[in-house]
Amino acid sequence: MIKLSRLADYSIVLMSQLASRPASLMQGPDLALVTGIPVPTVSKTLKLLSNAGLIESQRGAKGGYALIRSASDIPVIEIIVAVDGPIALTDCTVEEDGACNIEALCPTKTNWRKINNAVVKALEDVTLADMMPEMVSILPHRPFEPAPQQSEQGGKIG
Amino acid sequence: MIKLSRLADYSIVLMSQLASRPASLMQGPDLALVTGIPVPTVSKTLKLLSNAGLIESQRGAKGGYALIRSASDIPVIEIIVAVDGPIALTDCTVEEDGACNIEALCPTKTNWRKINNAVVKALEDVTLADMMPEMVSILPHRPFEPAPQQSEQGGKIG
DNA sequence: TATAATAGGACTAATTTGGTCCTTTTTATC
DNA sequence: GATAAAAAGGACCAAATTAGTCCTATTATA
Repeated sequence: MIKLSRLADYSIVLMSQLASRPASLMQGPDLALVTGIPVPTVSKTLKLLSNAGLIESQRGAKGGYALIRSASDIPVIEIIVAVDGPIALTDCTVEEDGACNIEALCPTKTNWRKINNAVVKALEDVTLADMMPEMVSILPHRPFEPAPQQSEQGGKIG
Repeated sequence: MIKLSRLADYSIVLMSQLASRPASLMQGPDLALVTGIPVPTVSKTLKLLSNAGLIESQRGAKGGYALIRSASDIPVIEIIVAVDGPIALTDCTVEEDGACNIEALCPTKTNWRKINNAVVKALEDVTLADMMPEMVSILPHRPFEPAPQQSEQGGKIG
């Protein structure tokens, strides 16, 4: 089964959370609490997103993370690439020469690029905003209140 | 990195080989020789393709495998699904309820389907024939001569 | 009847991926 | 200035997936 890594999956959820409270810093531990994703994994994922320039981070007490662009300006592909690396359905797509040991016999090499590009295109055409229409209507855009209120969306996770 | 399984990759190569000699039975060991893929792995892959109805198999001495449809009638997605199972970028796409433990908080669920469908579409639009244009020109369509001629495409593999 | 091929399934090894932990750096607050 | 709280970075371990191997059964040809 061709599938996304779990981290990429998480990253969409986390970005959605950030998008639901634009212009507010959200902290790693709080995001973990809201999403049900383990804290260290949240941290790891946010690091990747931050390094890719998709979110800004502020260190120190009262630090946290926030989206840089608005959700409608972030194609899903950027999030996936940030976390999983480039879309490369096969090694052929990514390597130049020699890496594929049946290369000489493989007529398929250049043609994987067609498929790869098609998949990339599909992922470029969907934005983070497209991924969260229900959320927009469900969550009132009240500003995030940082500290101890933790279960505003109600209920246990897991 | 989002990628296809190696078996799916192999299956395209194997199908291409079969397509290059339409209406001839090719045997597992010969295909292994030509492609450089280990014999048992070739066997495993062909079994999957056969079960999916993409190729026909004939048992016994002088048995082998052959394409049922012509290459231009076989969308790449069918090959991939036969070997890797359904395209399901995330678990959300495939499971109905309960499996996702953050389901209640996950607004993304239904929207993964959009992306999934887009990827499926991309894979439906490419046929096996599209994957092998060079091969068509490189290989003269001489009928396959079964037994001991093994290196007609010349050279070691691996 | 013997041989050569595919079918099926169980098992093992290797790779990848997710998750954890520890240390360092930064910043706000007391 | 000291302390606490948060992110950054990197090393390491565990678990899950996947590829690959092997053995036995079935089928068909000569």
